[in-house]
Amino acid sequence: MSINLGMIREIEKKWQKKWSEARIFESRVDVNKPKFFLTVPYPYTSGPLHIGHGRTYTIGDIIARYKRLKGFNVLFPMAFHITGTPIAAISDRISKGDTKAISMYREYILLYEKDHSKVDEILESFKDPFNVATYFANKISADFTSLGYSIDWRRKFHTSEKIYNKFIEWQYHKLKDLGLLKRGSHFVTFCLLHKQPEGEDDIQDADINPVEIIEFVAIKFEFEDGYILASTLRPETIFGATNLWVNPSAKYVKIRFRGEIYYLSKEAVVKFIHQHKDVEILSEIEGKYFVGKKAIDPLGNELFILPATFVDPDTATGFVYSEPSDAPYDYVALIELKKNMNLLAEYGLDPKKIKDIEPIKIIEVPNIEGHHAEIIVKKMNITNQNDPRLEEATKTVYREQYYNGVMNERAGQFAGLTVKEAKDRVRDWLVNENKALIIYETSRKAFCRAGGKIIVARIDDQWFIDYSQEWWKEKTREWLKQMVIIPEKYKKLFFDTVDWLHERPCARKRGLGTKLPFDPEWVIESLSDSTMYMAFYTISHLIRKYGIKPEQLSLEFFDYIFLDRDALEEVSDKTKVPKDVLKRMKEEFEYWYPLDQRHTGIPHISNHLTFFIMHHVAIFRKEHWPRKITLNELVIREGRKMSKSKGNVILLKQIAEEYSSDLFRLYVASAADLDNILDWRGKEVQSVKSRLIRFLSLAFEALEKNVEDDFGIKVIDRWFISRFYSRIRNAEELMDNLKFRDFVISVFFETLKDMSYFEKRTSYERALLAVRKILPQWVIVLSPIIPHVCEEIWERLGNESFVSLQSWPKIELEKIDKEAVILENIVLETIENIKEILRALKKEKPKKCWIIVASGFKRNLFNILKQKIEEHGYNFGSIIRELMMLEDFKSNRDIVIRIVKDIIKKREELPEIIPNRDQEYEVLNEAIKYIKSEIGGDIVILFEEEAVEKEIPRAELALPGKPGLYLEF
RNA sequence: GCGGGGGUUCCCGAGCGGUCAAAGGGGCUGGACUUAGGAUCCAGUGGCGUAGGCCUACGCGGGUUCGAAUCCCGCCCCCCGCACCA
Repeated sequence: MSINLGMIREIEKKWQKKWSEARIFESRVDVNKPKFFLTVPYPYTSGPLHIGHGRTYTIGDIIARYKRLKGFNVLFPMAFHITGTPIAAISDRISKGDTKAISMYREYILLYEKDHSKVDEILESFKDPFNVATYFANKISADFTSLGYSIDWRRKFHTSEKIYNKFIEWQYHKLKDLGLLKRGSHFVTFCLLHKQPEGEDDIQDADINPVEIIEFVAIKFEFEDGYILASTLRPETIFGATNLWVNPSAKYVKIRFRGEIYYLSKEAVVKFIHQHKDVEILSEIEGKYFVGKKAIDPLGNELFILPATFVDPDTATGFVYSEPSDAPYDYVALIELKKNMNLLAEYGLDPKKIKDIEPIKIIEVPNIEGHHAEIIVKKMNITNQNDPRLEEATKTVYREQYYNGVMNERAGQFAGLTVKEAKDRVRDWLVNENKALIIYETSRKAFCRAGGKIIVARIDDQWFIDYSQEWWKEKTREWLKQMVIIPEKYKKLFFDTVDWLHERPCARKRGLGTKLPFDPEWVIESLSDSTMYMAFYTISHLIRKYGIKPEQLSLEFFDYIFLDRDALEEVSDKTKVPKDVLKRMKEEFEYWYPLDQRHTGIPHISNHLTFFIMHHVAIFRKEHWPRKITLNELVIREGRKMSKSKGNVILLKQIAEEYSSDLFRLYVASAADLDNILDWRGKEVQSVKSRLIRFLSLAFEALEKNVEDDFGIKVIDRWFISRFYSRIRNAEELMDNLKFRDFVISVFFETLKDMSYFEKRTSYERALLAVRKILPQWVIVLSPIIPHVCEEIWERLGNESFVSLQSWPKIELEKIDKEAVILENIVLETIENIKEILRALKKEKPKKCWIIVASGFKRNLFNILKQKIEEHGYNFGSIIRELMMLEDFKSNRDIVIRIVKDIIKKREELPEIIPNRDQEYEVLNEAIKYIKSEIGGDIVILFEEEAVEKEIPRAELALPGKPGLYLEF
């Protein structure tokens, strides 16, 4: 019978159907069984999922299935996340006829729709974001089913459903009551076209080249009736300011703000207004107006305003001050200007006065003599202020100074501080003395998808969750100490996250989701509505079953169920939810909660997972706080990241159709440990596939065998069974620690290898017998990984029930036959040794090979020696002294000393069980055919005594468990 | 910068004080089977070796130890996260 992937795919469909029909994964409260509540994050439904997501979900399912075998009543639910802006943005783009979005989504739909005529209709429906969300939610759930996930689907929901909104509203009331919700102002990236905040999803290329918000210090230089605002990222350099730079061809504006007059570029005013409000524009001024005039810096120095083309009116305020000692741009611009007589003449600047402007050294850096900027610029041979390499030069100087620089005496009160320290201190000083303002700028020029300019704007009345509160952090840390995190090395990351977390905006003005109940202009943002939803799974199916209306899900309702507040009667009266229903829901919650395990990807630690713990800690009672978090790394393909642009993404939808679900699961479980990136390599997938097929064919053929014959008599039989049993025994610990890779390698791949060895050693027929022997336990143990094929074999074994519902086999220690393993190892090692000798002698095969089994005398010696080593350690003197007291050893002095010396010197460990000579002879003799097939030539096995008699060379080298060898050519 | 994780044999990767020349794949070389093989199976894959062994190796340089890929110190290099984004 030849098996192929097509057949496996059929088997998969068959069992998915059976599981679903028998509803075996629908979890019910059962107080007689220990419960296990496991969740994996609900997927965001903006499109199809890929195998990266699949890794996390598959691992979740493996855990769920394993826990079931271990006798737990497992709850493994799933829901869908549709909160936030991306889905809304997609819908918006499709509505507006964005061709890129349309073709992308057309492709997605085609992936799922056999009937192509429907595609346009579906695409049309995507103009409503809810349709995008529900369409993909349905498809994703079908994908999950096709991968064999054992999910209780009755509990599913999505995050914009009314009942979910009610739950989130309740949560936000709780946060507010606890004083964890705050309002304040906040800076965001903002689109001037749409007049609204826009983030990564809306900004062109922001996914590849993210836009950050940068803080500039705009320093006030007295000029005429007001101040020029000159911006800098390095306020500490103000002590070395030599002049101001203005772009003579740019436009500038005079404004009034808080009673003071400011000059800044025309572009800057727009940003200034969005950040500072209350601005009155007074007049427009040409850049050249400023050239040659003077301004006074905060230290009282009078500085020239000079022309420079590198000054970008669209960065910060459009004025900068010059600090040529440390800023390569400034240095180059100054040198250029000094040389450019025409330009000086054009602006009527006095060349002498300009020549007098010299860099002022304010920062001392070890090994840098003179002006840092000058050194770098000369080294890089830069002479033009528009040379792009100036960026790099600036970075180099800054880096060096930030780490190693110290302010010198010119920095006044800041002298002696490192640049690192001085930077913030000088800024604070300038701001506090009203000598500067803080303004924000984007890290690069950016535009929204529709082409609108992105700037930084201040949002007032932004809602925050205040994660900075110490009581909250402390309570979280205390609980974290008790939580189990696997892989353990990530635990520290949680503590670090708790430490640096502070106020975090939790609502936005657009996107899908739940409105803040006390300020409905705001929609709760996606990470902020996903911190406690695991609790909602415990009752979501009941809310539907009993037809509870959203209005009934009041604060009292949730207080009663989740927090055990208020009396049943009262709550029932107020909500009109029948008492028995309320009771039932509460029971269900209290049965399943706390969450026993949450499994997800590592990147979630620094936000979602920490929020998840903190919200539980803040709102729920301690007995309902989460217990365990497990994590896995991401997936790449052929050594490269998967991305839409590279076109190398494998979607979940394709797995069951183009590969096979069990193949995928086997690969995911075996190709990498959780804390390693999983590389999807076609070649390796093929190799796993061939083994899966081999496993299945072996199993199917073995099914025909009857185990009740003489199997188990021979050493090799005992060896095979023992190896299998010890693997299963170890497997439990591996599974408990999520070492799926080691588990699969041992229980699947290596057992198959043992099988091959067994087959070579005996025969194919007998190998099938061996497989038949272990098969029932083998498929139970493998069923978490490859459930479909295991169900199929289980059924063919004549079982009525599902393998998914069996119990993990208990292997008693006594069943493991160490003796058999040691004896078989003698065969293996003997062959190895012969091969090594052949290699050393550079010979193909011997004419005759003598295998000499050590005498009983030596076994006696080994046993006593073992005991002596235990007593004395590897101490030659005292051991040999004691041995010589025994008559037997005394008369064989030379041999005893030689053997003991060797063992002591090499600190060799003696075998746990020292086989007797007949056992050793027998196992070798029984394997003689196999040895011959491996070595070639005649194989003769004899006892040491006989060999000595026949004067076979090297006979005396035989040791217990290590036969002597002599080859004849 | 701050925080975290790493550097292992041709490649990917396990190992984290002795059982380690180092699991498992991949690749390569040879063999078997074959009309053929990109299919499958077997063997070899640091060097040396006329007998089952020896030497050199786990980023670089030191150290601790009877013994280190594994522990400690210094250095070099790589990857990831840093917020309103799901």
